[in-house]
Amino acid sequence: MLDSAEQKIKEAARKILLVKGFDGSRMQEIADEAGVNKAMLNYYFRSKKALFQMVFMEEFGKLFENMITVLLDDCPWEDKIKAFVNTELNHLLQAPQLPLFIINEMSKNPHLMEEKLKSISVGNVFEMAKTKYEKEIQDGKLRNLPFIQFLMNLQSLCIFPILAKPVLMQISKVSDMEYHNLINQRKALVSELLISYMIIK
Amino acid sequence: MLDSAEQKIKEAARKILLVKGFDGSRMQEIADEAGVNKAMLNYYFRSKKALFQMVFMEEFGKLFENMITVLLDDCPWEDKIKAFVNTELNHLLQAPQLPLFIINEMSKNPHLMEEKLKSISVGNVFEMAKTKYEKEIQDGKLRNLPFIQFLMNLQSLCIFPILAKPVLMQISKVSDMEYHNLINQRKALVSELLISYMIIK
DNA sequence: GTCTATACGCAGATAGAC
DNA sequence: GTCTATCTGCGTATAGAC
Repeated sequence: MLDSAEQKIKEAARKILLVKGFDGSRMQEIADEAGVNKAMLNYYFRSKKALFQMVFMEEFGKLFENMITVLLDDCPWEDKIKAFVNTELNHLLQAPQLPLFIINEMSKNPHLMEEKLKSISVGNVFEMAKTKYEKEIQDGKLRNLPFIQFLMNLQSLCIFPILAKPVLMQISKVSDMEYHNLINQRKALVSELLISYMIIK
Repeated sequence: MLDSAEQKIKEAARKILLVKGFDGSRMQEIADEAGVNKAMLNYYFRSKKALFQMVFMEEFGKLFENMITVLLDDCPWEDKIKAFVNTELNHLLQAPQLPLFIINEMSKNPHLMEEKLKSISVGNVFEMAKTKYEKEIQDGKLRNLPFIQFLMNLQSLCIFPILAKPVLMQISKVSDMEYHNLINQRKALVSELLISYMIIK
């Protein structure tokens, strides 16, 4: 049943909550978006909080799926960086509200997600990627930079320009289309920047 | 009157709103924090929205003051990058909620700040810095990268690790102290990364 | 200027008919 | 499963005494 009431509510909730956050969203608005009665939300999901947690878990999982797949792939790091940047920026151009949503809710309730993070083994994946990375350093192929700093650089350069879109557009007076072009430009620029710094020829 | 009722309310509002945002903050909570009666907030600031706008304007101004000062300084770009990164990271370590607050509220209401942005001439400063930057490129001292991309790189590498602290701490299992050390490490790392990419020797 | 009391509306949740 | 009606509590804002 892809268009069952429950499914329609889930999709509506995702749409509204992602943009407005927990505090800013109204159950009535979600019901309207789903085209169902307000009471149905409580019938299927018990409470606003429960509905929210379900949405959060799903979205959080999606964001890290891409990252995980690429980081654990067995190609040269130069290709890995390119693939990561491309995949991530494409994903974020499709769902630009995602990072702000996640950072917001993790800031307000850092412990909410521990369970979910364990269930998708984020910790393990992190360690595995780290091991691979450190092996390359020992082989003299990568610059000797702590893995966590590398990851911060990589994620910063991809995610922040998406996050800061409204601020950027105000300051630099670029249009929506120009902004989109800038982000597409970044795919090559960010890869180039990171590769030139990280890879030892 | 540094501890007048009005001043106490302003400080309390700043403290609460910065952490909880507009939707998540309660007038009662701000009144309690200020140690005054709830009705006083409306007496001095008319409404919650007006109180919020005042706080937002002030904080937004503060964040860009540092940036502006450094970018318009007349030193070599190598020193400028170092100074920018140091100043910004020090500022953000003192007020880590600031970027999330600003990005959140600009995302929800992008037009709210246009007036303030004009009053502090952000557009002019941006153009002046851009002109200086492009002069250096023509003189063959800087890599030929669009100014806006350079600025995105710079701000991404400084701000994102502060924004993503809760996510980072969950994934990599670092402690609060280790996190603080990582950010301090970044002052040198980010400068080095940007300088090695941007500056033509 | 400062307080108490209250108006008013809204949002989340549930009871109960169908 | 789905709806209407309603309970309940909370949050902003204001009226009005002092």
